[in-house]
Amino acid sequence: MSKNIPEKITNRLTLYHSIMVEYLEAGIETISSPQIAQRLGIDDSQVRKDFKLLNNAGKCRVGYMVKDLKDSIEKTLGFAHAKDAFIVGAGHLGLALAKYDSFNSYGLNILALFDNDPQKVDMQVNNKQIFHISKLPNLVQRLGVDIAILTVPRQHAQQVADFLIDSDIKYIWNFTPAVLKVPPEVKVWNENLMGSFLQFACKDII
Amino acid sequence: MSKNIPEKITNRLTLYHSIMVEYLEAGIETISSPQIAQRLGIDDSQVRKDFKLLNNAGKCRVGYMVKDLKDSIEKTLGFAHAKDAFIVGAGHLGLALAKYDSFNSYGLNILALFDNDPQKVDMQVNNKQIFHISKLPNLVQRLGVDIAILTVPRQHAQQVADFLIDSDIKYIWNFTPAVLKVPPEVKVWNENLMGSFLQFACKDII
DNA sequence: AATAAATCAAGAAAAAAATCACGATTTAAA
DNA sequence: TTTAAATCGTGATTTTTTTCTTGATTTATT
Repeated sequence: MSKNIPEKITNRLTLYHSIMVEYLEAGIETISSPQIAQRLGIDDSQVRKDFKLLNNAGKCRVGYMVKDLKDSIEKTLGFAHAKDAFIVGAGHLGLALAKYDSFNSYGLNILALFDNDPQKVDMQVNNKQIFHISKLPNLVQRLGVDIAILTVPRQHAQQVADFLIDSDIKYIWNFTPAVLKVPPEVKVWNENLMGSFLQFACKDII
Repeated sequence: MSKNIPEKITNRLTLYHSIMVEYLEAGIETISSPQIAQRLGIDDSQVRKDFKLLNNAGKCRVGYMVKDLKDSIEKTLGFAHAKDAFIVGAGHLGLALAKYDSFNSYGLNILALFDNDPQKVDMQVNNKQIFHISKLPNLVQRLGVDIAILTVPRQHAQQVADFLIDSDIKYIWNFTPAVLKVPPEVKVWNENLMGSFLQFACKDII
């Protein structure tokens, strides 16, 4: 369905989506490209070009239908296409993500967590069980899960990633600062919080 | 010190940094641009152009000194320049971030947390106290903090942000999916986890 | 009904980013 | 000592992204 939309545009789509949710809650039915552009500090023609990609025509002097935009962004970003995932690493961050209920409405189902700490194994977090990491390969096969959310300490990141890949995990959402080495068929998405903060800090705090 | 380096380059610098940490731990002293480029799936001349920005000369047929690169990236990204911050919103994510000790070594000191839930107020998390949100303006003034990490529910994000801005907070690291409305002197850095996942999912899961 | 203002659409232009290409240098090997 | 291979540095080229511009359309106002 998705036509391999460039990362930058996808990123703007998620921002547009947040604004649509806000407008819809406020009961506003239409929105114009200059309004959105000003909000995000970008050019309004850029907004229109992005919307063109969604095949979502606007109306002169009025703007776009908020509901329609929201729907077509969700369609493009695949909200309805439910994706199952495991959290690997039941530390603070892993637990926080497991408790984060909004994932569901965006199409991400966390089925279970994994850790190597015997103390954590068999605990329940937000109705999701924590399994010993050794149980992962079997559950990957049985449940057909191919997405892992990696929240282990940096030191173990590569080793655990190798194990995940052996177990047939194809997509890794990597919350560790490690730059993972993976074969070409495995996709990694880096969510390096500290790196992200550094980008922020660099902008002008220094 | 920083010369307003473009966001994209800063992002690559954080990735290079992770690789340098790894190489240093492995006891490898030099690294070449093709090695790094292959690891990140980018062009090697790009890596060299980025390093030029760091004023870090390489040696033909050998590469760059890992230690020197790490140091100059840290200098450019401001690791040594300690930055104090408050976490606003002591939910799962706020608590997880408060427990995340690596922040310190990257130059980010979490001093305290704030919440409006009386049950949470006065608790300690990782030696950091949770204060009632009403105490924030005073502590911002007394401690001279100008960075807030916003981890409240989306519905309250704008309202809390307004309060932070009134209290003289100048930088907001926004973990909510809300697109905040802020005056031009206030800088926001969005860490929209769900949006980020959607970008990942869009790449080819769908 | 005519006019003005806001907005969309889309092609052109400009800016930014990534890649290519090649000469210069250094190390290792023949 | 010569040759070959790897790598750096950098200018040129290409590609991608953003911004500008103009004309058409729609709504509100006079």
